[in-house]
Formats: sequence, structure tokens, C-alpha cells
Amino acid sequence: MKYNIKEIALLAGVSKSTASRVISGKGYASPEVRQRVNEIVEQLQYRPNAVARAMVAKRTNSIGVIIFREKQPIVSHPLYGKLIDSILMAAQQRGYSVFLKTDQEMSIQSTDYMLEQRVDGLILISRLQKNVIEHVKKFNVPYLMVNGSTDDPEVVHLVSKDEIGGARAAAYLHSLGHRKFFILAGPQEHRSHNLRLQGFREELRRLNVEESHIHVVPAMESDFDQGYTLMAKHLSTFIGEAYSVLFTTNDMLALGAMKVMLQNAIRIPEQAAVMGFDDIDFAAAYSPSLTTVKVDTTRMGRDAVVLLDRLISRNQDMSKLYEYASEIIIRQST
Amino acid sequence: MKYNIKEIALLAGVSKSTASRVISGKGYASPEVRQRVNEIVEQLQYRPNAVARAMVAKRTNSIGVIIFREKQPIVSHPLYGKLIDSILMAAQQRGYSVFLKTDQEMSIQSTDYMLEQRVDGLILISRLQKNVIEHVKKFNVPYLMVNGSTDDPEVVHLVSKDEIGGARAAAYLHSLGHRKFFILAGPQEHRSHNLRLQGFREELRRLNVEESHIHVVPAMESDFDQGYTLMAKHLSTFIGEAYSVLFTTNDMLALGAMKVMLQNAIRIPEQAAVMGFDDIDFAAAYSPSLTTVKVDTTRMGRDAVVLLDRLISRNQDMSKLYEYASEIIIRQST
DNA sequence: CATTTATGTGGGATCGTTCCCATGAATTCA
DNA sequence: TGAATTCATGGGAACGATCCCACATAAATG
Repeated sequence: MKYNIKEIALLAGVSKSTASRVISGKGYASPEVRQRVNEIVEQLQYRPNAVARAMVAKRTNSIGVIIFREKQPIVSHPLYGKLIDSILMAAQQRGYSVFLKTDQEMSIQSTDYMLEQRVDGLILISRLQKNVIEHVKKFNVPYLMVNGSTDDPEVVHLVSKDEIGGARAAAYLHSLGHRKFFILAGPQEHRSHNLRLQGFREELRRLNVEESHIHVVPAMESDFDQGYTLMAKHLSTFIGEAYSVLFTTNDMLALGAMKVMLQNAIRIPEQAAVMGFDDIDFAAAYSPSLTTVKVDTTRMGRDAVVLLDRLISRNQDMSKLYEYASEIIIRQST
Repeated sequence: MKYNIKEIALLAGVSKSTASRVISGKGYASPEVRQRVNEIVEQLQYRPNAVARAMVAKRTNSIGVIIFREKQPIVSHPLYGKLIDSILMAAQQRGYSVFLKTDQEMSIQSTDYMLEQRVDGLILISRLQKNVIEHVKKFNVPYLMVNGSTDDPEVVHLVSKDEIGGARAAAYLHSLGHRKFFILAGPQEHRSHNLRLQGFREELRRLNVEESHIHVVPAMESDFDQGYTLMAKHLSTFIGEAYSVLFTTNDMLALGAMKVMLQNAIRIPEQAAVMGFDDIDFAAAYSPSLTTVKVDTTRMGRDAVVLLDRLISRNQDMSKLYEYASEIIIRQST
């Protein structure tokens, strides 16, 4: 049922070398021989064994994507899902297969089986501990990071300009006339949450908004439930002190908070505006739809593959840091 | 920088056979030798080459997941994302790596590179053409289908009991007192959409609901935008003829439609109730949250891996059809 | 003390490709 | 016509592991 190239060669009446030349498409072979071999291949539905090929080529034509989740599943995460989607698409276009792996604790082991030379390169997504980078480095497998937090100048990494995004959000809200800001800030050990908040506050300072008119509530998680819970808890403060706008460091928090507000008959945006960050699909779908800062995840994913591909071919020195601008998407919530 | 077992053996002062025995953990080796080899392995951070291993073992310890999308990216699809998540989790637990591939047209080629013996088995998700199954069959790679539409009794497939789910939804809505039903029905060539609609109508018939009190609007797509567009178009009918409830064959359609209703100040559920199908995460998050029929995707994904694993070990005849019950989740929209 | 049995170890074939190199046949050129 | 060149093919090593089998050596048995 399963043939190897030797059998194909035998049936075509040629040597396996010749058969190999025809099948792989490199090297001499006369038209007649070519035809004969191809016929047999077609007839028997022969496919060269990728493993054996990889063995001699020292190239598997596959890449590994490792993504670190905190608690929840990650593929179904509205943001990371998009990222994976675009990575998948770009990789397939370039002839790469994709190994996908998620891991809860970003332990050294989680990368281990990717380092058994079964992938040509690695894309590491989200934050990870320093020792893991060290570990991966040791194996000199080409790799890069997307939205991770590293200050290692040797590591190629793709990040969004979260600080600028935060600043823009602040400027935009201020321009609408808002002067009292309520903020739900996701885990500060996360690069994005941290920078988004920083950028936002910085800009408010620049705009001379009084410090006492800025209320920051720290969030331990960054999901819908957390947004809901925190807003429910602080609703009285929010209303009592008449904050006119809520800014959150990601969309999920915003949507969760918005749900509380809607349940309490707060009219959005008339009574209070809401602005998130990420532009996940549901930001547009929610009612009212959510004004947010869009991160072009799709482009980041595509670029990650392109860069990794280049890294794999080792044919050029490249810069290490790639930053992605973010864009304000105005919707009904402001 | 990269060592092979021969070099490890040399440094440990043993033959590669002995080294192999220590490293793979099968076969004799004296404690001293064992220790010596392990030391070298640790010191040089040696990892056996997975490709070479796969070559002789004829086992790659990886499985392929192929998922067919119509237009949009699929991983970020709220339902399929979940499925993939659980497959990933289960596969990792069992020591499998996962190749992920999405394909627009479910062409024969899309499975091709999975058939080069680089995976031990295949999980095919969503519908696919008949000839593709034939093709995969030819290669006798173990495989199974999740939520695909096939009547081939030889193919192992996992499906949700959509018909029963539809019936239950109808019964539930009827029990609430609804007598005029407006339905948004997704593409009928899809197994799930088709069966959900059938089950729903069947039950209404059983409950003696007049045919003229059932209005079915066919949808070409099954996403948010489609739900929005169709509801916007048929809103006057909906209101004019005083339908008291909207049922859709999936949540995305429901959410899209709900947005139109909210924008037109229709009070949900007082004025009109809405019920979807799937129980995607955002069904709970929406405001008002959506009553729906839950499909236990997580369990399906896990089971798919378990079954495929069994199929790979070829050690038992197993039944071919696995059906998953669905459960009504009551929320604010009804 | 000879023989069997247990205990370790190493040699070499094997998996299915690719690719280098040698070799033979056909063609071109002086 | 003989040498150089091109064209076409095949032999065999290599990739890096596993694993069968043979072979030592030591321990146990009669």
C-alpha cells in the first residue's frame, strides 16, 4: 500500500537515483524516463516520505508556534486567534507546515520538543521567562518573539506601539471634552497593558489633566469576567464621582465593564463613554459597538512568518525590533 | 553545537548502541554507564533528533488537524477556536504534536502534505467533499471527522445531535408561550444548520404551531454581518407581523440580528425573545446575554484525540459514530 | 571444573530519501 | 578518426536514530 522510491524506480525500470531526480525535479532525466517515472508515480499515488527527506535535507519545512496562556485556552482568544490565523496563512503560502503548541507555564520543557530538530524555526508568542529565551538560544534554532517582553537586543521581536496607542486614546478622549478619567488597567507585568496605561497617563499629564481626576483600578486578569466584576464593584465610585469616560487596556475588560453599565441603565456614550484597546471582532459587534485602538495583528502575524523565513535562510542581517503603529477606531461607545 | 548520538557515545566512552539504550530508556545498561552517558547528555544539552527517530520508528508522534473555512479565518472563529484549543490540550497530554492547517477549498491538495507520512493521524474538521475522503482513505492514514457531513459508514465521525438540539429549543420557546416564530437559517448544505432547522420545525409541527406562524429566512453565510444584514432587511416584517421570538441556527447570526433589534429599541426579551445555537463565549458576554443551545465542543475535541489515538494504535475495532447531546442554556434574551 | 544462565556491550543493518561522483553513450569539434 | 564535451544514468555513502543479533564476561548451577 505504501511505496518507496526504490519500488517506484524498479517499476519504472530505472535506478532510484534517476527516480529521485525526476521526482524532486532537480537533475538530468530524459523526457522518456521522466514520463515513465511520472506515470508510475501517478498510478500508485506515490508521495515521497517527508521524514526521510527532512533527514537528509536537515530541513523540515515546518515551523513551531508556541503561545503562552495564563489560564484560559488561547486559540479561541479573540486576539491571539487572529494572530495564529494570519501566521497559518502566511506559513502555508511559503510552504511551511505549522506546529502549534500552547503552554500554561512557560517552562523550558514547553519548548523542548520543538528543539528536537523537527522545526526549522520558532515563533514565540506572548510573554515568557528569561531563562526560556536562554534555553532556546542555546539550540541555535532560528526564532523570534511576538508581543513578548524582552529587552534582549539580540532577539528579533515584533511589538505593537502600545505606548503611542495609549497616548492617542487619551488625546482623542480629551478632544471629545472628557476631563475625568476612569481606567481599568490589566496586569502590569504584561508589556502591553503596562505601556498602554503609561502612554495614556503620560498624555493626560501632558494635557494638564489633574491627577485627582484620574482613577486607575488595577485588574489581575484581563478578561471579560474581570471587567464585569471590577466595574460592578466600582460602579458607585464611577457614578458618584461623575467620571465621564472609561478607558481599559484591552477590549475584553471594556466589554465586561460595559455590560455592567448597560445593566445599570447607564447610557453609552451619552452618560459615559467607553474605550478599549485591541479591536477584537466583538468590539464592532457589541451593542453599542466599542471605540478602541486597533492593533494590526494580521500584519504582525504575516510579518512574523516572513521574518522567520529570512532568519531560517540565514541570508541577511536584519534589524531586531519591529514596531507596529496602532490606529484609533471610532465607534458608538464614544 | 549540535551533537548526535555517536558523539555522545564517544564522549561517554561507550558505543552508540549503548548510548541509545540509555537515552531511549529501553535495554540493558549498567548504572555506571547509565550515569556517565546521562552526564554527557545533560552537559551538552543533547536532544535526540526527532526526525531520525521518526524515520526508524515509522511514528512521528504528531497528528494533523485540517479545518476548512469558507471565507473568513477559522482559528479565530469562536466555535472552531474552542475545538482546536481542546484538541491541542488533549494531544499534548498524550505526547502528540499538532500540525494545524486551514484550507479554503477543501481540495485534495490540502490534505496532501499531511499524507507524506509526517503525521500519524488526521482530524478533519467541518464539511469536505466526498472525493477528499476517498483520497485520504487511499493512503490508509488513520483519520476521523468532526462535524463533517458524511454518510459513509466506514468513516469515524463525531457530530453533535443538532436535530435534537433544535427540537429542544423549539419546545423550550413554545413552553414560554411563544406562538409566532421567526427563523434565520444558515446555509442548508451545512449539516448542523440543516439539522438544527429541521429539528426546530419538526418540533413546532408536533406542537401544532401553524405553518403560517413560522417565517424562515435563509442565510447564505452564518456570521455576524449576515445576521445583521438580514435582520435589518426583515425588521419591518418581524415587527409588523408581531413575531415574538427569533431563533437562529447559530449564535453569530443571533448576535448580529440582536444588534439590529437593540438599535431599533426593541426590548429583549420583553418585546421579542432571541435564541441562538452553539454557546460561543460571547453569547454570555453580550448584553443582553443570549439564550442558546450549548454544544460541548470541548469534549468533542478531547474525544477526537482519544479516538484518533486509538485508531493509530489500531488495537481495537470501534464504533464509527459518536453523537453529542446538546443542552439548553437559558440567559437574558428569552 | 565444565556448562549453563544472566548481564552488559558493540557491530552493523535498517528506515527512505538526496546527492556526489563515476561511468557509459552520444554528440561535437579539430 | 580521435579527443573533448555534453548528456543520461546508476552506485553507494550519508543523514541520525533504533534494534537485532553476536559476543564477551561474570555469576550460578550441576
